[in-house]
Amino acid sequence: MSEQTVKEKPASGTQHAALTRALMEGISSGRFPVGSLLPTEFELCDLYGASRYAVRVAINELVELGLVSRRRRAGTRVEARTAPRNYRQQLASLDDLVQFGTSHVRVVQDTGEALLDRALAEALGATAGTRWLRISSLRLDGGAKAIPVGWTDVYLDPAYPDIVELVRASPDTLIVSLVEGRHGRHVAEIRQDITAATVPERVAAPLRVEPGSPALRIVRRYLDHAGLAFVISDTIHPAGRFTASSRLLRSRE
Amino acid sequence: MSEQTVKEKPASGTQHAALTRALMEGISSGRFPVGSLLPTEFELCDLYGASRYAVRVAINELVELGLVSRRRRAGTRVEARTAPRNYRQQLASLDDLVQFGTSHVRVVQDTGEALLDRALAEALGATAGTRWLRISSLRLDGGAKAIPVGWTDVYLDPAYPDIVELVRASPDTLIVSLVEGRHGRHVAEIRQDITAATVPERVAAPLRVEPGSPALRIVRRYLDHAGLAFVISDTIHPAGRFTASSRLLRSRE
DNA sequence: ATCTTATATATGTTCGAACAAAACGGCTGT
DNA sequence: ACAGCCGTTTTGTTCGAACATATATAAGAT
Repeated sequence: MSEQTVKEKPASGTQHAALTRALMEGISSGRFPVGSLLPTEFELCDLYGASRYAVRVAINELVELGLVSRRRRAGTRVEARTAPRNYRQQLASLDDLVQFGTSHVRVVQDTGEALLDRALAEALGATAGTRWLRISSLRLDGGAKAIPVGWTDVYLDPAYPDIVELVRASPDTLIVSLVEGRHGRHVAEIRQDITAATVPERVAAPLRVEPGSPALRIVRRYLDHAGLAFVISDTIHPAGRFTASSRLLRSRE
Repeated sequence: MSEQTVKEKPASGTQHAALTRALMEGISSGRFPVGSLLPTEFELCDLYGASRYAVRVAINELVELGLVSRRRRAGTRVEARTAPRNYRQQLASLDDLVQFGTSHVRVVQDTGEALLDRALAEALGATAGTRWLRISSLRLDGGAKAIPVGWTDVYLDPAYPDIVELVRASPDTLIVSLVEGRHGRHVAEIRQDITAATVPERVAAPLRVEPGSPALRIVRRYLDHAGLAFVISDTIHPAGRFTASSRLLRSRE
């Protein structure tokens, strides 16, 4: 019985891809139930008339998909019937997060210290009473005389006063990138909150809108490895000047 | 010279992992400049005294990281000096996208057909003049008498009139999930645009706010495999009632 | 000079083989 | 009865070899 090697045509793609599909089918159909062990690699070689290499590549695919897990000597265990359908957001780099269409330039308007009152602290997700360095700037889109896209207050860990000078010198680099490059404190996570708001009086004139007109408020907290925020940005975009777009792709097809 | 095989201790992990690191170092140091071609697989075998298998696995790693690209006969091209630091959004499932804190319920207010005028078509990213099924509903958060969180107009491919009835019956399932389950048309991609807006007169009363007060407008287009939108949702959230939150984690540490 | 064809070459796929490492299970000695 | 040792089994790593496939380049034909 085991002599007649089933020479199945791959039909599409590579051989181990076909084997992957065959195993996935076996799992989803329940022929290999969740919790059970898959046949050993050598058994699969006989079963499908493939080399161990092909079997191995195929099983590695399943591991990637989270369908099975492997342990030496113990074998390959079926973990899930189907691959979880996850969505992932496409963001090539940190700078893509700030999706100012073509070019965006920061023009620093004001810098100083900030002592967070309760309202601001709550909006920023920080603790009231803490002290930060503040860098306020206008966001310009493209050409020189363009209407500003938004107003940003960046709150910076007071341990990095040198960054403030650096920010003026490089108007098109993310502030958090400057901290990363200069002080080696890396961003492990970004939390972003988008809410509806009105344009505060303080920034209405530079943004050339009426105070109280509708706006988008985007608060981003940049957390380090320990979960501590060391940069927080608070941006006001008057209505019609900015759209926060995101694409979510299904990860496994 | 080529006789003495350099038996370098892997030092950590597997051999091809060490090779990967060696190549990454060579790229980031500029010894293999961006745009140039890496030595061929066989040359690398000689260079590092490794088998083609090890070289191949190592290069595959680099391809995964986006550092190099490969083309038959053309060779392996260095694409980037450092691995782009990607951020990925954590979204376990489709329903996580709609992050209504604890529980969110949809109460259908009105259904009908919609012929998109130019303004609406542009806002939705659809073509003007096309006809859709419209399902308008209030979003309620938690308890019975709670203030509505938002108003949603869902535009549905007219091929699925049966969904309209289904929607009334299951107030806590995403409409797009209903289409997926019933008609097998799966979501491959979601595009989301968040803008600042004002509450339109039409929905001001049910939302219990003044017309023209600031609001968050979220348009989501659900695309199938071919890139065709078959469901579009358009939601208005009065200020203070909803926050669009997202977490971005660094993918490669 | 331009288009077509042939060839060399680099990557892509697949196999067989061997040894390493971990872990389950049984054996043995106190 | 229990602890520790040891062999067997299964996955993990690595090698060498061969053939397939695409394609850049050179050679040839129009």
